[in-house]
Amino acid sequence: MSTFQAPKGTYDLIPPDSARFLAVREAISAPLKRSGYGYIETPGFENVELFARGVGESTDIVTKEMYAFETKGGDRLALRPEGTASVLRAALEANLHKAGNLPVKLWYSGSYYRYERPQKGRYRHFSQVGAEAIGAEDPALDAELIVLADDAYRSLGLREFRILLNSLGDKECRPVYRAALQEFLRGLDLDEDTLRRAEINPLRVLDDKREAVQKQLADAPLLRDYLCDACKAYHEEVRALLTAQGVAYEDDPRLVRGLDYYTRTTFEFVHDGLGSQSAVGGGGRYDGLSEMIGGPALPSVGWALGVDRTVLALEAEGVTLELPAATSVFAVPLGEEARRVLFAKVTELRRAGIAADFSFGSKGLKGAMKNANRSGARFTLVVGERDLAEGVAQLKDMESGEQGPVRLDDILTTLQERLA
RNA sequence: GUGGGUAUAGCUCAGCUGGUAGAGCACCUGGUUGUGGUCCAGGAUGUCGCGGGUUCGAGUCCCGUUACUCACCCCA
Repeated sequence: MSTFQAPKGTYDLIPPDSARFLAVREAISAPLKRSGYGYIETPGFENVELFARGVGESTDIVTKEMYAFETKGGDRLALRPEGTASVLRAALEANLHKAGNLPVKLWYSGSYYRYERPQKGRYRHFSQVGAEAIGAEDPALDAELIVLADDAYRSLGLREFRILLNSLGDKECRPVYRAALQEFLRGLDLDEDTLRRAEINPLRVLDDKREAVQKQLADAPLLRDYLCDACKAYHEEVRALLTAQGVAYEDDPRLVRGLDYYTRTTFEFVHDGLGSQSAVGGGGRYDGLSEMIGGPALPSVGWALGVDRTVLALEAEGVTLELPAATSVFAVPLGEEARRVLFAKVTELRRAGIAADFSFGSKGLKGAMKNANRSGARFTLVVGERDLAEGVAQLKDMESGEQGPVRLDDILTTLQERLA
């Protein structure tokens, strides 16, 4: 314990749990890497206006949850609360959309920040892996992203998640629905906050989890009854493509997401073992976002999956990832001369690609063997004066307990064989 | 921003109507002067979150405070 601790709503990722976190990141990005998505990294902070205009002036993310600050130079910046706006901004800035190979497909992995009251699965600093496909309007693209996320979760062994799917319509049909919903909401008995939301962004009221509110919404008009022919056809095609790939989803006509930029396809991955923060990932189409931040018309679609929440979901399902032992061979020297010889051997093994560690510090053989055991190493190399005199090391199999001499010059090849 | 719960050993927690601080796991030492994991024997470990109050006496009761946590809200 020092005088300090991690700030509210944050936590340190430390061994051995950190290995699982890395593995989850890797598993989520693997399907993207083999599907034409290129890696992109953007700054941890951006001009605050980018998020205000992109994510939406009326969203909670922008009004309450953003870490906004002013620099000494007078720039108004904010720690990024999500990834899509930054990625699109970077793509436009680099003119990736003018290279003639739309859609531009990008993936990213990083930290995001929201000033919220922490609770299970909700942290002020959290990690997401995301994917964006910019500049194409094609139901197959929407389907591709959902399939890739589904593949990512399944490759981790996750089974009990659900995919919720909806269409939010476009600039043709959504305004008509919005007006109809607003009319309906005005007739309800709602609290002040919710009434205000009904005026600014009525669709989000549908998402309210409070039972008293949901009860009143039973007869609310549904967007799917208002979709224009183009949106309806597009959505049907996305659904058909998903079904054809064997991806199970649930139609959720009430699914609305908290970011204002979504149009048409929206989806959310939910896991029921997480408690209150059940969304492990989500995304959708954002055909108008580029123009909202001053770019050309670039219909796009993307998602972000929460790494922290995916780890929690794995825990909830009792899934244990098969992680390779960090160390394969542990070297234990007895005496100074053996120390120099073995240290050289460890270096040789490492350079040959074998994960090897060494008994540092001055501890007895017993203590060193204990360290060897805890390292998870399959083999231990012990060298003392007697062995040096004969030019050998004692190679011990930590599982069987069997031990025998191996000539120092043959150690690398012997281990390469036995670890294969 | 709103409401509830918790705070005791490195970890998970027990400690009743106030009366000398406990367990399991982990750790350390020895049984093994060159061998871990298993087994046996032994050992160390606490501002009982912090501040005040009541009391002969407070881990226990009261007030305050901080931290953590869960839920609402929101979202990954």
